[in-house]
Amino acid sequence: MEKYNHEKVEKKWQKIWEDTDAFKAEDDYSKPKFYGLVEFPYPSGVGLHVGHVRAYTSLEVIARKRRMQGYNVLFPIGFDAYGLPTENYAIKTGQHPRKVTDQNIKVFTQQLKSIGYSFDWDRVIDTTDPEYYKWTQWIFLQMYKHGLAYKDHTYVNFCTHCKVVLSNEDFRDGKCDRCGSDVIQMEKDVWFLKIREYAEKLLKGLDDVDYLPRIKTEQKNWIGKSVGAEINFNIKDHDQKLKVFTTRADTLFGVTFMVIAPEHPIIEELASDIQNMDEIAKYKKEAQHKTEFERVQLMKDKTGVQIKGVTAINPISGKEIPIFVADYVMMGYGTGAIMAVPAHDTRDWDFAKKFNLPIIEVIKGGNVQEEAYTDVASGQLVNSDFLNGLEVKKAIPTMIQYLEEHHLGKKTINYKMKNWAFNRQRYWGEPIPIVYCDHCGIVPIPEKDLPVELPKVTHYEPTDTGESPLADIPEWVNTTCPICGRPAKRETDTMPQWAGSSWYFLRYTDPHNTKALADMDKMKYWLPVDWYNGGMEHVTRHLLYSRFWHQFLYDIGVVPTKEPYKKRTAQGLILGSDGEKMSKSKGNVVNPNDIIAEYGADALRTYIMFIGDYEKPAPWSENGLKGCNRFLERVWRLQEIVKDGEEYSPRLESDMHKTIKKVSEDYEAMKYNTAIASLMTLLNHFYDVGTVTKGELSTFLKLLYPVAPHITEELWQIIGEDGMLHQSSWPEFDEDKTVDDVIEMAVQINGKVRGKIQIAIDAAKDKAHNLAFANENIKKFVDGKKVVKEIYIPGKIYNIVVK
RNA sequence: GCGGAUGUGGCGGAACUGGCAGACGCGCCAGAUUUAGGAUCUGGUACUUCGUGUAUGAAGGUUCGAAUCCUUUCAUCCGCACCA
Repeated sequence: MEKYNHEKVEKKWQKIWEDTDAFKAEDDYSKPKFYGLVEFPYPSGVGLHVGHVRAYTSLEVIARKRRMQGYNVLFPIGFDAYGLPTENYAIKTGQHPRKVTDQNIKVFTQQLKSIGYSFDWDRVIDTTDPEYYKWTQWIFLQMYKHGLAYKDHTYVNFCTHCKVVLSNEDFRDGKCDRCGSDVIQMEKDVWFLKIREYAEKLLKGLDDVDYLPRIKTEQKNWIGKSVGAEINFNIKDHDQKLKVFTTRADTLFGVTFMVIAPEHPIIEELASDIQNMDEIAKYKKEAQHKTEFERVQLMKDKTGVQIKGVTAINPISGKEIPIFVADYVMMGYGTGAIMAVPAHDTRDWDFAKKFNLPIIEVIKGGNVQEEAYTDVASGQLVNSDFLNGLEVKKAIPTMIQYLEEHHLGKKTINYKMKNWAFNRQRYWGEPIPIVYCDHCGIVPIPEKDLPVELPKVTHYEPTDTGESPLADIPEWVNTTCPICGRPAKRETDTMPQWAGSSWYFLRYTDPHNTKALADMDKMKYWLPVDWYNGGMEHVTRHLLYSRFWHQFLYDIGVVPTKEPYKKRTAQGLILGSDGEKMSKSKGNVVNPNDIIAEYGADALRTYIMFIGDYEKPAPWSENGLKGCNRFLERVWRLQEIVKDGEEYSPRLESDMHKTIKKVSEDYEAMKYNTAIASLMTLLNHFYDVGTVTKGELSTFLKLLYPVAPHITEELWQIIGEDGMLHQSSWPEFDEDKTVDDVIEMAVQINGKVRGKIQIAIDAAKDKAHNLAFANENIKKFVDGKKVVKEIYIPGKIYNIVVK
């Protein structure tokens, strides 16, 4: 027997799989289908990460198993290739992003193939391919036609370093998520998608899908639904009303002032009556310069300015109350104005204390002069006229009903989720298919003229003005209006990175279609995605965005299912061997290439699956990897002890059935670590016995195949089995044979194990009693004591209680 | 602050519905083999004052029996965050 040569064997089988189109998904509608999806990588310059390996190997195992179970399997891969790192690299090195992207895709493809993934390489997608982004633009146009895409003049977050407008998702703590620089507020006209209109559908759809509970929870929190009321406050001596959103309509009698966001438009509307406009303008300017970070960090120190000359009227008590401008109220949530109830809201309380405003208790139970009393669950209303004596839960609907009857307000639902800022001021993205005509206004590009291709240019550095580099290319910007033919200008913003990934799973079902984003019959067969696996970091943005697009496409009849993904799971992070997140600066990054070169793809795959609980982060360990390599070499040597015989030998029969059951179930539950552990145990048993029948070995190879396909395929051939493993069938087990007739049962005295007995699994109690009391050690413990009680659970335990 | 988790040997982690805690792997120890190193093989490995002892972050409780259920508490991680 030759020593196992992983390099030779792995290359051999990778070539055979490729030459025979072994993993091609066929549009054979007569077969049951399985569509397994993994998040396609961003082809960065650093190449594949071991994190990718963990994310992909999990569904790879399922996909290989499904083929053996007779499914027609679609297991595709592609590249989400638009993005800043490529563009920045291109700027730095002077190479065109197209060239950089192509190089990176090549490297990624080679790496993915060297791991032996069973992707269908005929269906590869590249989001930067005009044939692909043509349909990304097409979907945008459908959204525009249905009123879901709109342009709005807002304050945006501009990163001075990346020279790019950031979405709310791309910056944290007031810093740019990519470069860490400070972010400033800037006024700009940008495109938005009305994802908020789908908030309710996105929430409801969660009831019908099988996502990990924490994923559903994160999505719910992100959407942030809250039920409350909109209440109108009159401005004294004016026609204007100040609208507020509150979840606590019951506290209306406790409102002693109002606060509006610095950006609130009513300031401009009432400017002529505001006596301290200078002061307010100054405050507004300061607030704009504050980063979100400062606004949050300084939360304890409330700032604000009273609007002098204008007051509001509490609609229910008729009292005149002051209005303040303060940056603790955000224009982006609710109506940008609040009714302040200092007695029962901590922020309002802080503000009231600082500005010496009255605090009126309306819910009994606390000392509101000392601190805000915010316990909603209990408490009765006081100082509240017709609400007095009611409990909070009752008082809220009562008040809302009153408000509705008197046209002072109405029940409203509010969402935290903001509309999707759908724009980037960069070169390397999908052009937004819109032109601006002085005569016709905003004009969508006709569908027949798609794609609007990115112009091939030599410079793509962003500008200082917040405009896209495309704005500097007059021959591209200047065009004619599709409606009237007069001169017009193109939209120069591009789409955000999330665009291309919002529908890629549809394209995999029919990647070369030139007439539609995908053929309806093909989508009807393949959709929905049966199982989607990816990172936790994508479960809010990407997963919500793509569900939004899919739900919209369903509503306009373009796709056949309401939801895109039936099931969604997520893997934990692979940490460096120091337990820290892998990063270049820490020098703890593991490169899959090195591992494959030294130990082979099968060892890498096996170890990554064995490393620990799939959903939890796990530190990399070179020794752990070696252990898995040792396991595979022990598997290789099984060929030395194999003997003829298709049957399972009596000594191993029950082990075989147990292992088939365990491995089958554990793979499905993503408990890869325990599945592999049970295969290791079975392997140990083979060596304990000293021989293994061909039947036993081929079952073992089938079970291990999804994790370590190369070595098992080679052994399969060596022992003379027919065909390749993916053409074989997944082993069956006999439930009866997974249960032993006679087991070793623990006998306890007062709950502590004091002896063991050999007993039939269904033995009667008196039989168990006799065996237990015949045990020497048990006798010793019972001797001289009084037996109070005996508990016998057949197949589990015999417990004797003594005194 | 709100929401979600997680806490088990030297390490990664097992443990069905409450029923022998520590599967499997790593590491470590001893032995075999080897010129040596490495590799491989065999055996051992929670702690222990060796007790009828202790032990699943800590403290209580329910139970014949608790890692698992309940109460309190501590720690760590993740997500959201002045959300009205």
